[in-house]
Amino acid sequence: MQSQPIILWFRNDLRLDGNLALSAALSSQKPVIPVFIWDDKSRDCTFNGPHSIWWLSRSLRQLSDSLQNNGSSLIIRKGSPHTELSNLASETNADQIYFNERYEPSEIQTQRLVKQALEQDNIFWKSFNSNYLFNPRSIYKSNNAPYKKFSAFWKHCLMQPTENLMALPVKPKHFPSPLLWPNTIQPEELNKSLGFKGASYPKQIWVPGEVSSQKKLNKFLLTSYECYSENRDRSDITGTSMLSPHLSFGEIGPSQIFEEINQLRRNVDSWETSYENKFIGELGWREFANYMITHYPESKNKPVKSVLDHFMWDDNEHHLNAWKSGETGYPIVDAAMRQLKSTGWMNNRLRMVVASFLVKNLLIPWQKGAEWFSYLLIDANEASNILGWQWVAGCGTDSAPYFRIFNPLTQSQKTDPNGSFIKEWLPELSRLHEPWIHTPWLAPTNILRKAQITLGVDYPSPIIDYKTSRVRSLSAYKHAKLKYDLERKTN
DNA sequence: TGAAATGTTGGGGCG
DNA sequence: ACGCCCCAACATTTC
Repeated sequence: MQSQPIILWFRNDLRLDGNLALSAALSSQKPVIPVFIWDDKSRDCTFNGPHSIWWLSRSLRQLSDSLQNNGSSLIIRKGSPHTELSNLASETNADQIYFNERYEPSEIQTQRLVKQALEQDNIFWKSFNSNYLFNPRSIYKSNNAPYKKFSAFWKHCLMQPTENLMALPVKPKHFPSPLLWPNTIQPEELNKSLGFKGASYPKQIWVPGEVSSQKKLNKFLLTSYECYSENRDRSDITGTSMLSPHLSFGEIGPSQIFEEINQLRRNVDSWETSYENKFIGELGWREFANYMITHYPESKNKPVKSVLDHFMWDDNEHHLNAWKSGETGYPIVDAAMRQLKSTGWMNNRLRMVVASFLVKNLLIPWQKGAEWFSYLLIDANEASNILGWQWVAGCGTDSAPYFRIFNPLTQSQKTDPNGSFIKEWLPELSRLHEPWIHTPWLAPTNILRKAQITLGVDYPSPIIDYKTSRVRSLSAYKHAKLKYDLERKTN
């Protein structure tokens, strides 16, 4: 009789290479049943929204195919993980379940239910940390309290002995199969079940899957890596790796990226420490976000720092909609928001610019922006999203001691000097040129006429005046800060 | 992983 | 040749 199979529960770790839970399961020499569970009740933003669902179904197809090529198979089920895993175990007579840990509050709850259900059924479970370089539950300050500031956190991480870094398991070769495969649904059915019509990607070609992730990393290392710190903020050129969705779905692990960067650095820029390296620093922010949500799970709904509790928001629906649809009248903001809507992505700098505009200039609560981002971002990750928005709003633990307001004009001129990014996403402005491309409302009438633009018709007039809104915002902050300081004094 | 106000320096025009 | 003004280009400070 064949030994009892192990169920490998795939989550946001849709890769065969460098996947700790998978390689551990396979090394047991027992039959392995890989399963992905689609939970349509889950609000997990990694698998939510049109772009993410599109990616997920493609990625599952890739994973399924590569498992097939290895003589295995991917089982896809719909339902809540704890009942599905429990059912699947009894169907297949499996006595063990392996998976990689997630750290978002809702996922912690999911894991708790799963662990409870399995323990009740007398099924052994084992979990791993394979999606982060460092286990967030093993990094603390010398006084055993969790870190609150990125720089200290990241320094500490990088000073860890290398054996504390997540190990990179070798690529698995043998995939022992069970005698009988359980029922499965097809990846494409996930689209159907959500009534998803399919998005078109006219500007940005995404290729989900493990193979493509690897290609993208190699391409980045060969081309953009060298000038990463100079070009990462540019809107008009691809200065970043664009690996974020691949990381989000776990098609590539951070350990592998870290490893390959370091290999390259040994030859190229050995004078620079890992701490100084900008790209490695971005992996660090990813670690830090996950670390923060692990240790401050309540930050999901509540600002870590209550400095904005008495902030005078101007929760204007009209303004929010203008921001969402890219019709604020500020070209750099609008171009970025339209890129987000049609591709599910924008670069980090532009995320900060549009976020600052929403929170600081329009005075709309950051949660509204976070919600839109988590719905549309193809690389949506709850931890990073919360950290990012609280950072911009200035209510995170690691926020600046002053009220930072991005100037969309300065940012436009710096990140898109000749306006080519703006023109790409706002074709109605394509006949307008620098410098007016950044500020159509300041363009002389004859220039506008030549560019065939009627403000308010072809392209909106600014929905707010930057300078006025800045002053309004600063005074709102002054007021909020005063109350905040007062409350802290009396307590 | 800002912006704006304020301060400093230095070159050119000009009396 | 000099002081004076203007102003751009940085540098520093403040929020």
